[in-house]
Amino acid sequence: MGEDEIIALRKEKLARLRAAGIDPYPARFHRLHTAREAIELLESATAGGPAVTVAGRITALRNMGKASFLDLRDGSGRIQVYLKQETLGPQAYELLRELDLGDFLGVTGAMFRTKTGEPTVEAQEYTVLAKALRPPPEKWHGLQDVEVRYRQRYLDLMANPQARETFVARSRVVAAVRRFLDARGYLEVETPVLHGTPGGAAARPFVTYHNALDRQFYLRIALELHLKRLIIGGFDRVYEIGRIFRNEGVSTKYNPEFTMLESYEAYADYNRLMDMVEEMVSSIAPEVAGDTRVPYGDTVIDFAPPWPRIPLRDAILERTGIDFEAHPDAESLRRATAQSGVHVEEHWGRGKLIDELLTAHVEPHLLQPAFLIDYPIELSPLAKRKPGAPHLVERFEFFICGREVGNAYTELNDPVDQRERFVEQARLRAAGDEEAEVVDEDFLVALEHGLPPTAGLGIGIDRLVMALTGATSIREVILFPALREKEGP
RNA sequence: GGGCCCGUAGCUCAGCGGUAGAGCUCCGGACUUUUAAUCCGGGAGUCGUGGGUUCGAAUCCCACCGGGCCCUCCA
Repeated sequence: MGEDEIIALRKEKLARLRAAGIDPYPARFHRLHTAREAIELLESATAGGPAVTVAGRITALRNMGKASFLDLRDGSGRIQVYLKQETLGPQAYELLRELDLGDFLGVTGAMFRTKTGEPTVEAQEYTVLAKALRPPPEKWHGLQDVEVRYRQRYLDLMANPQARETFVARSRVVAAVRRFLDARGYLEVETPVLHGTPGGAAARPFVTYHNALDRQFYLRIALELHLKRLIIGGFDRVYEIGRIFRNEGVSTKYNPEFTMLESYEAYADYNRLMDMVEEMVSSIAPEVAGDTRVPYGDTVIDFAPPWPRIPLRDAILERTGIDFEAHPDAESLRRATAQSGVHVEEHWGRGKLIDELLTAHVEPHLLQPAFLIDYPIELSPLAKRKPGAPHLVERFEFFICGREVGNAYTELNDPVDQRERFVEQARLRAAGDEEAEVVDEDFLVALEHGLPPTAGLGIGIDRLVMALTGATSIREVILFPALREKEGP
């Protein structure tokens, strides 16, 4: 039977329900118990079966002649319902024939245990809550087709418990991050998504247009520059959990829109933020995964502190034998980088080359949580120079499962230095680097009003959730990941 | 952008030059404690799309569409 025929059959059932005087899409139903609550009531009952009213989607239907069983699923779980002709009467019992897998049903009755011990509602009456016209995915194998899983995520959530658990875990991570920061006196804020000047990260922005103002806007590529303005304004600790947009490729590690946590703390430096990241992530892991040790592939990730803090220079030296300090000019570093097997391009500067060495040779090996610290200044136009080593900045990135999860630094608060760094970025941009920072005069004015010593942190929430749930693709932790538009009907 | 792989019934998959297949779902029948219910019977397809090769194409070739993985790029 083809899909069209199945839909036609279900529409006929819908018509028969209506003909029997039943509204298949009633406006409301007074559910009194979730599936879980109904089962708990039975478990705590001392005598007799407690009366319950539950509701949910029919996920299994076992007809046995004059009696039937069906399974209802709601947000709390699954519960079995037992329906007898003797109790419901011939007419209501006969109308069960018009029900299908996928329909929503409300049931009132008394809880009891079947002879196999399963908690079950013996229906006194039932109410059709919504008739489904399309069949759900097959019950046993679930839904495997990843394209359908992403394009029609509701079917994935219906069919695959693992998918439900992942997104519950994601919600718990975000809630735990909020609790953690709120408890430390951080203020949660919201800053604009539409930016006149894109900045705060090395990335290409999406461009959009505001009709009434007759001007171009960019979707934000970072939260950074607005949050620093708030520190200037006198909020000592702020954070934002917000959507970021970057106009770049799609893969298992990248989605064009993703969720970033950025936090800024006055009178702190990057050392303090490393302590905070360790504490935050290692306290979230048990809440989400039940332990600080989480399985990942055929290994186990251990989030318990302390995490190693490795100077970037040492990490690259160890993996490649290249000491970037020994290559003060781009030309000689480029040759060394190319010899290590990394593809290089002529116009790349020192910063880009070091970043490539990191990505190619170091990052894949950082399975266990680790900090890389002290980055070259060329890579970090918004970070403060390291005292005694002005070619480095006080910056760290942290890595889990071979992926960068977060980035932080002691913030550059010298407005003169910041202007010079912007000018250097503008030079790179003029030379063809589309991801170099744009000079943001409005931000420079803010900085000239005085930014206290401040440390700032960015964490990719999606990748943190991946690490905590063992997901190997970012699409497994984003409900509706970006896909090509499907042509045709 | 490059390479490899995939697309067959609503779902999960087999078939890989010779009449389109299985399980689940679906439809009809039996069944008052089933739970991947069981038993009997019956349906179900533009084999991603369009070209080509061939007596004959789901199968071989080409292009296109969509997806996956790996490179490239990118936090």
